[in-house]
Amino acid sequence: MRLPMKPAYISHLSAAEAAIRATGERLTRPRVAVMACLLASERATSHLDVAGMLSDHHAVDRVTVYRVLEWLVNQDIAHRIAGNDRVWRFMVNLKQSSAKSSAHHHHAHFTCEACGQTFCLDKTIPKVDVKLPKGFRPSEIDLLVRGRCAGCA
Amino acid sequence: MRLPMKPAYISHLSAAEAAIRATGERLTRPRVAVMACLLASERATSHLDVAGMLSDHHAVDRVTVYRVLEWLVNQDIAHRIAGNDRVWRFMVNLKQSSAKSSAHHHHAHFTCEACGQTFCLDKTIPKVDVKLPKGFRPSEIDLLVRGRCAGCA
DNA sequence: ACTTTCATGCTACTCAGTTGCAAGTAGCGT
DNA sequence: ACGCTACTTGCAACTGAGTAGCATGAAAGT
Repeated sequence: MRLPMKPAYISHLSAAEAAIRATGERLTRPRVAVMACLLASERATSHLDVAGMLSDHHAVDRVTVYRVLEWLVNQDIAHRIAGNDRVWRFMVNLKQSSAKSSAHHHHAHFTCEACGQTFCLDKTIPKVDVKLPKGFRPSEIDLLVRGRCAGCA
Repeated sequence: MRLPMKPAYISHLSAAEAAIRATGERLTRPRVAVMACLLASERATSHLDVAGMLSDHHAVDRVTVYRVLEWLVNQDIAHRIAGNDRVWRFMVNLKQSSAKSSAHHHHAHFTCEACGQTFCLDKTIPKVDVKLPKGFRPSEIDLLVRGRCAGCA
């Protein structure tokens, strides 16, 4: 038994492939690989995380990772989170259809000040009611909570 | 009458000075100038905006602007907003004492996708109730709404 | 298999924000 | 008023995320 720490994303490759196919767009190796990485991680993932995860077996160029991540966002497969360190992080959307209900996207995240990890709170915090000034129309609502996660408490 | 577009921040210099004094820390020219800029602007202000505003009469070094802004945040005089363009923006805190009520800071902002301006919604959206998973403790809550502002509707 | 169209990889770039250090200055004690 | 000391400023050089341009490569349709 070798198995020198088989990367976690490997087991998500087929699911990733299915997701890419479902878009009707081109199925390419980097898209599948990056998508698998997102599927494999519970938490928000930066381009650097992705590049690192893929460096061994499915190496993908830095720039391509950026482009694929942006593409995934455009396809409404993933969404982007503006962290506190001015680094974009990404997560696959869960139940994307729910966004339609209120005509705008809505996300809630938690960033731990100690370990730096970002968690998704979309299940925990169902929705936020925003009352905007006259004439303001929302398209997307992000709730970012900063603090200490359970592990770093 | 010359008045070649007298910068708006000029009229806030004395208020700025008072605010800096109130901290008990050193009163310096850059601190007063940067603080006056924040006071003068209704909306979230980037370091570049500040540097631009001050370029004529009270020029302050780029790096010093960064440091003063960070200092203002540490002094709880201002807070930082992570924009969508991965640029920090800053605003003076209004009624800072209110933060004490719930043991964590809380801000709400609106960023216009068309004109790029960021508005403060702290008055409009009083508070958001977050229920976190067990063990998670919040220290700061930011609500970011993206969409179109009244002017760009 | 051939073609077209789009994606990838590479290099080189931009730009926000940071670090290190020498020079300057606010505030204090005398 | 004068000097001390510790904190600030300004400058220059750096880091690191994200982007642009362009030649090559490879999906998908015929």
